[in-house]
Amino acid sequence: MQAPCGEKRLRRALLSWYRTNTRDLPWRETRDPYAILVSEVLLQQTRVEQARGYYTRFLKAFPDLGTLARASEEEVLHVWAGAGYYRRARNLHRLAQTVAETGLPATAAELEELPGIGPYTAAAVASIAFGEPVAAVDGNVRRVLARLFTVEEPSIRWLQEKAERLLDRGDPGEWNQALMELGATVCTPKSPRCPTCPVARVCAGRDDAERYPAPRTRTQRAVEAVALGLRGRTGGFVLERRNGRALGGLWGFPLAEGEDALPLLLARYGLQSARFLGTVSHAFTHKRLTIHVHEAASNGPGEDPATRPMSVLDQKILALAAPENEVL
DNA sequence: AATACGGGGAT
DNA sequence: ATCCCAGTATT
Repeated sequence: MQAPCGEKRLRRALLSWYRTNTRDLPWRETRDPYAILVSEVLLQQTRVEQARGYYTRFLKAFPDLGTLARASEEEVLHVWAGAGYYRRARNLHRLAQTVAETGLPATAAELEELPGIGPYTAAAVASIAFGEPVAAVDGNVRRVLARLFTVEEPSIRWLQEKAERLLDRGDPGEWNQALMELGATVCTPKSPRCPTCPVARVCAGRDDAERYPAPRTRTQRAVEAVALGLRGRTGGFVLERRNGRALGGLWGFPLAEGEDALPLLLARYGLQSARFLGTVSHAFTHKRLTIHVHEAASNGPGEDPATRPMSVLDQKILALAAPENEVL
């Protein structure tokens, strides 16, 4: 089947634009599949500018698969702390332990079997690191395609088919990055720069771009919580290792949600009362926490928060509980 | 198909 | 305050 000439023009226009509008990103200076994998995992639901620093830091700490595989989970989380979606770090660690001996598989199908690797990351790594002709569909590509073809609610299937059809098989990695780069810098969610877009001529949505794709509805609950700054007898704080779905593997202050959060926490540590210190708020994608921080003294030992991987949520609590940071 | 899962930057 | 980002796993 001969490709319509519109597709050929689109490919040429976009690739030509990309070659002169390539952002200078650290993961574009390597051919190492492991480094490329790290960058892709770090970029999941994360903006380029935020991922940049963590990428450098992570590769410095764990320069190759073997080093990562031999590290402890806590060491990995410590380097990841602050980046969010901590499941990514634990999965990447497990992945390294799975393939440390064999090396990274080179196909999208095999990559997708590994923990933390979904359709996007598998395609991105396979195409960029190994040159496999597979289309990587991320949020940028979704938006670009929705606008090119004026589809308000593109299905996963439709997106993948369109992306595969458009894919430049000559250099799939370059093509995937070009499409994402366009979405990130020109075909932006708000105020897209259609007048300077290299493919505006073949874009059905160019006059009404913000209509596509339709915004996703998200529910965000407001939740009250209580945290306990429990000072150890010899300094530091009592910290708990979280093992729920949220912030799993990280350490933090004793925390409970709901009506009787405070009595629950007091009972857990055999306390009569605690002194109210203040409130911190922390927003997740799906939940908005208002945390009332209390402090009390413990008979037991405390520990230095700096020695444990902690999320930004607990760093906020720490800032309130130890404003002078005299704990260290 | 919906929901949980972090954090931050843009508007 | 809202949106959404180089998504994945679970239900």
